This record gives sequence, structure tokens and C-alpha cells, in this order.
Amino acid sequence: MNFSLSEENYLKTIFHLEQHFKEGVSTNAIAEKLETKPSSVTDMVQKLAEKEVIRYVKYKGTTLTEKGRKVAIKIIRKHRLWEVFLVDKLDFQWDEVHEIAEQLEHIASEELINRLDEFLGFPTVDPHGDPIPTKEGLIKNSQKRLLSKLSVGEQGICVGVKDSESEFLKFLDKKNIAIGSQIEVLSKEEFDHSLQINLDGKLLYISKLISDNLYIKLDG
Amino acid sequence: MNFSLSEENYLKTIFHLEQHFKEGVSTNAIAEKLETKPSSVTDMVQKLAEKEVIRYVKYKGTTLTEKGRKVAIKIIRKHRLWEVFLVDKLDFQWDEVHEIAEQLEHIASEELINRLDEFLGFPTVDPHGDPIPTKEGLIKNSQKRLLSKLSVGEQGICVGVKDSESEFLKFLDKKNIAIGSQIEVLSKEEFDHSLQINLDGKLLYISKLISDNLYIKLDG
DNA sequence: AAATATTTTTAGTTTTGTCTAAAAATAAAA
DNA sequence: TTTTATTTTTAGACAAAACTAAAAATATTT
Repeated sequence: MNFSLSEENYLKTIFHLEQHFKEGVSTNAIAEKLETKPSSVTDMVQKLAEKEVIRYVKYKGTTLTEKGRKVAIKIIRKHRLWEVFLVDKLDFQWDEVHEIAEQLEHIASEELINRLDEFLGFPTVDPHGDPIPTKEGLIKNSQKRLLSKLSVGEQGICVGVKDSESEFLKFLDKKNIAIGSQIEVLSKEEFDHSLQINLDGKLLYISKLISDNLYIKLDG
Repeated sequence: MNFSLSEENYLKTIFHLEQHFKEGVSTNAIAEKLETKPSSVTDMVQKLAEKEVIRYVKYKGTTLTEKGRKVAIKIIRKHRLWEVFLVDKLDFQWDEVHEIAEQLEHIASEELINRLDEFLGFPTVDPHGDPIPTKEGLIKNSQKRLLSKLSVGEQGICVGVKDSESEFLKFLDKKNIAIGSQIEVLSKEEFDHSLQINLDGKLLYISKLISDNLYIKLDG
């Protein structure tokens, strides 16, 4: 079965939103993510339910069927492999690739994506630390963790922030914490959950507020 | 200015057809190439004329404006660079890449295509021997010539056929002439314009009917 | 030059995916 | 438990890009 660009974007979005919803994904949530109107979402989910890629109950939200999940995972696989290509081969920065990958993920050829996978050396995570689904549709748990969740001794590189408010980003800048920084947890303070870390070779103290908003991709 | 996928396909097609039309490109010719109806073409060329990328005179056909030519050349540049990528990096065969490149040519990022160009080592021709326009929009003459137009001593590789009728392809197969074959013109017979060629190291005689239908990409 | 054939355009629909405005269902507050 | 607020759906409209059928313009024959 074939899906339009728009349908693919809906399926991908519902897949991502499902991870944060216990029940079905709400119409409003989809609308917000896709920057569209709730009424448009209703139209589309009705169509997708006809195609049996989602389960949709009026006023109750939607969930992907197994069929829909497979389609979504294929798109995510393509997106993440292209991101690796852009960063590893074309030397793009991590923060520059998302928009381009949003387009590349809709290129249809199955053969293309499998050859690209091979060309890239079968990577398991994308530049943001998110896992790349296999050809068979298997997807590992994310290697991306909040800095505050790391144990003493664990290390990795900073791959993103949770809350990207300007104030927070300025603070990070002042402390020389950037995307790409190597970070190792040296010790934890039980009382206030602050951390002592090794940042690119230098010693640094980090409060819980900060460590709760930094994503780390674990080494290895 | 931005163009839809459909508009881009029209501009590209008109560019290609202009090479075979003295006056304006006919509505029917565009319709045939794009496998659509003439009435749809009329609608679209009127829209493109509004956008000043083509000149359109009712019943007289269309020609690209300088603006339209630039857009078309950009798309062709992308198409051909992606073809090089698919063949050189992902080991696709020449006859497998066209369809995929038809999709990739519509990926928008200018930065992407320039980096891809660099990654591929600034190639000047695509796998079919067609020239790749530069970043500035300059496009060289094709290095692809009919075998019958080569002079004695010239050599290259076979990159395509003009008339791809099944009978003809079978004949080529029998003679061991294939896409990728190295061909050198050893001598020409004035009387019937038949050729003596070196085909991958072996001597072969070729009639005018055949040499008029084989495209050669010159070496170097 | 008139008749015929071909090409091109116009007029009116259709499909896809979106929108606005209003109605209906559900959730939250008084 | 009413009332109010929020969410979701329906109904109707619109733009893009295609289509069919018929009319108009151009080309080709006779």
C-alpha cells in the first residue's frame, strides 16, 4: 500500500506522540505537532482508519495498528539514516540536518535505503543519539539519556537539550557546554542531586536543574 | 520564489523539449512527456506564465524565460549529481537510478546539493554522459555522442541507446554490446558508413543502422 | 478555397488536503 | 449537579492539479 507525503507525516507524528500518551493520541496533540487545525486532523485520521493503519475512536484519540507502526518505523529509519549521511559524509552540523532529513525521509525506494545503510556501515544511532530501526523494523531503546539519569562513571556526548529556552542556552554557552561536548559523571551529591562532571577534560559542577535538561548519548 | 513538485517537473520537461523545438514547445509534447492531458498542460503553462518563468502565447507554444531556465538547470543539476551518488557510492547500475533521482531532484536545500557536489569530487558528467551544470548554472555541451558521429581513433563507453526496441536490444546482446562496454572506432567504410570497432578488446563490424542508435560517452 | 483533421483551449468536475465557523461531546469548575 | 470551558467533530468552502467533454483555432488535404 502507498501513502502520500501527508499521510506519512501523520503516521510518523502519531508514532512519536504515542510514546507520551497512555491512551490514544489526542487530535489536538497531532494538530499542534503538525502545525495544522484539529478539524484537518479529524479528516485525516478518519481516512487513515479506513486504510487500517490506525485505530480511531471518536473523541477518544488514535493509536497505530501493527501495519501503521511498520510504516512509521520505515519512515523513521529513513530519516535517521539520512541524518547520519548528512553529518558523517557531508559534514553537516547536528542542528542543521533535521529539516533536510524531513524531506529525504519520503524518498520511496527500499533498495536505496538499504544500500545507504550499508554505505554508512550499518549505524545503530543517529547523530542525536536516537536508535535507527533495522531493515526488519526492530528498534532498540534510545541510547540518549538525561544527564541527571546517568550513574557515576558513565560518559557520553551532549546531543541536545530538553527545554531550549534562550536563557538556558545562554547559560550553557557561558559554561562552555555545547552540542558535541564530551561529558563524564565524576560524582553525585545526594543532598541536592548536583553533579561533578568532566567536561572536555575540565572539572565542572552542575545543578539538578541543568542536568535535567541535557541529553547525553552514551559512548559505545 | 518557490515551486511545487509539479511546477518543477513542468519546467524541467520544457527545458529538455526546447532542445528539439525550433519555436515554442507544443502543449501536446509536454503532455506526452509528462503523461498527462493537454488540457492540464494548458492550465499549468498559464500559471507558469503568470510567474514569469515561461513565455506562453496561445496556440503557439511556450519557451522558458531566463528565470525559468535557471530553475530548470538547478533541478537538472540535482538530478545528475544524485545519479552520480547512486552509481559511484551506492553501486547502483545506470539503468536503475533514473526513477530514484526523479524524486531526489526535488529536495530543496541548496547547501545540500553543493556539499554533495564536493563529496562526489565535482563530477562534470552523470553516469549517462550528460553534463552536470555548475553551481553557477553553467552547462557544458554533452559528452554523449552517437557512435556514428565519432571519428576514427575516438573512444568511450556505451551509455545508452536511442531507440530501445526489444529487437534492437536483443541484437546488442547477441553481439555482446552492453551499457558499460568500452568502444573505440578503428576505421570507417565510406561506402555504407559501417564501422570497424574495438569492443572491449575484440574486433567487431557495425552497420550504420546500429551506430546511429548507440550513445557513447567520450573518455576524459 | 473549402473540407477535414489535428491541436489547443475553455468550461465544468473531481480528488486531496487544507481551512473557518458552528455544533456536539467531554472535561472541569462552581 | 448545573454551568462553563475545552476538545473534537461536522458541514461547507477553497486551492492545487488533475480530468472529461466540447468548442475554438490552426494545419493539412483534397
